Amino acid sequence: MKRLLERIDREILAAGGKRSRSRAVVIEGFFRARDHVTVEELTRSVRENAPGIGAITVYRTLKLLERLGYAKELDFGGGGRRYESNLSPHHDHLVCRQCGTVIEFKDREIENLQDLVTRRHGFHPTAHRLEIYGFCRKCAPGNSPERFG
Amino acid sequence: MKRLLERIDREILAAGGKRSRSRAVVIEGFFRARDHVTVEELTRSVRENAPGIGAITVYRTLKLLERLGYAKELDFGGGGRRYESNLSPHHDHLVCRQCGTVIEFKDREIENLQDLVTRRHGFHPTAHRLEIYGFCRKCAPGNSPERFG
DNA sequence: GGATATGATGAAAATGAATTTCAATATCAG
DNA sequence: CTGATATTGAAATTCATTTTCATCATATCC
Repeated sequence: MKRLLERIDREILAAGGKRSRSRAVVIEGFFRARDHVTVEELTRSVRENAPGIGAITVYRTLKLLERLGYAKELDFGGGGRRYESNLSPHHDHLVCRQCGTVIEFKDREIENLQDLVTRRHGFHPTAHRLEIYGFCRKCAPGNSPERFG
Repeated sequence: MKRLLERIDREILAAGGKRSRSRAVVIEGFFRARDHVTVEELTRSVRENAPGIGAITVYRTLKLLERLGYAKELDFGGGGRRYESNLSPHHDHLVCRQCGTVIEFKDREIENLQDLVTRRHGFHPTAHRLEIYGFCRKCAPGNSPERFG
C-alpha cells in the first residue's frame, strides 16, 4: 500500500501536480474502502479521520485517480456515482436490487463471445460493461426465479 | 401503430387515467422515433409538430410508458437519459465512442452463459445490461483494434 | 532557509437533468 | 350539464456534481 501511494505521488509530481495531505488521505481511503464505493460513502469514511476534508476534494481526487488510470467510474443507476479500483483485474457485476450487494464475477467464455460478436459488426471494442440485476440468495423472492428480460 | 396507440389509451383508462392530446402526441412520437432516443431529442421532435408541449410532459409520458411496460430506460453515460421501445425483443448494445452510433445485437449463447454464471452465485436474475463500447467500422482508429478492458 | 510561483483546498455559487408543486385546463362519469 | 379528478406547463425544487474564487500549502529558485 505504501509503495502504491508513493508511486501515485510520483506520478502526480511528474504530471506537474503537488503533494497534499488531504489528497493522500482520500487516496489511501479509496484503496482501503470496499470496492464499488460511492462518493458519499468514501467521503463519510474519510471525514471520520480527517473531518476537515470536503466532498469536493473527494470528487476531485477520484477524478484524478481516474485520469491516472487507478480508478474506474461505475454507474449502477439510482443516483450516487461509484468508483472501483482499477488494480484488480477486469470483472463484471451482479447487483442485488433488494439489498444492494454487488458480487463480482469473471467469465472468460462470455468475454470471448463478446469479442466475436463485436468483430462480426466491424466494431473495435475498447471496454464493456456487463451487469446482471436481480436478487441475491438472501433476498430471493420465494423460490421462483424469473428469466432474463 | 393506430392499434397500438388505442391499446395504450385503453390501458391508461383502465388504470384510472384520462386521455390527453399532448400525451398522445408524445407517445406516437416515441414509437416513431429512432430507438435509444434521448429525452431531449424526443422533446425537440415532438415540439416541431406541437410547439406547446413541454419537456415536462415528455418526461412524464416516458415514465408512464415505462410503468406500462412499453418503454425501457437506458443509460449509456454522458448525460441525457435515453429510452427505447420495449416492443422489440431484448437485445444488447454496441456504442461507438466517436460518433455515438448504437448497434443492437443479440447473442443467445452469451445469454445462456450469463444465466449459468448467475445461478452459480445463487442469484435470481431479473434483467441485465450488456454494453460494449468502442469504435464502429467508420470511426475505427487506424487498423489496430484494442483488446477488451 | 526564505521568497515566489503555482497547485490544491473548502465554501459558496452555479450547473444541469429530473422531479415536484400549483393553479389552470381538459376529460371522464353520472 | 355538472362535479370530480387527471393532466398540463411554468416555475420552483431537488440532488449530485462541477466551477469559481479567495486562501492556503507545497515545490522550486535563489
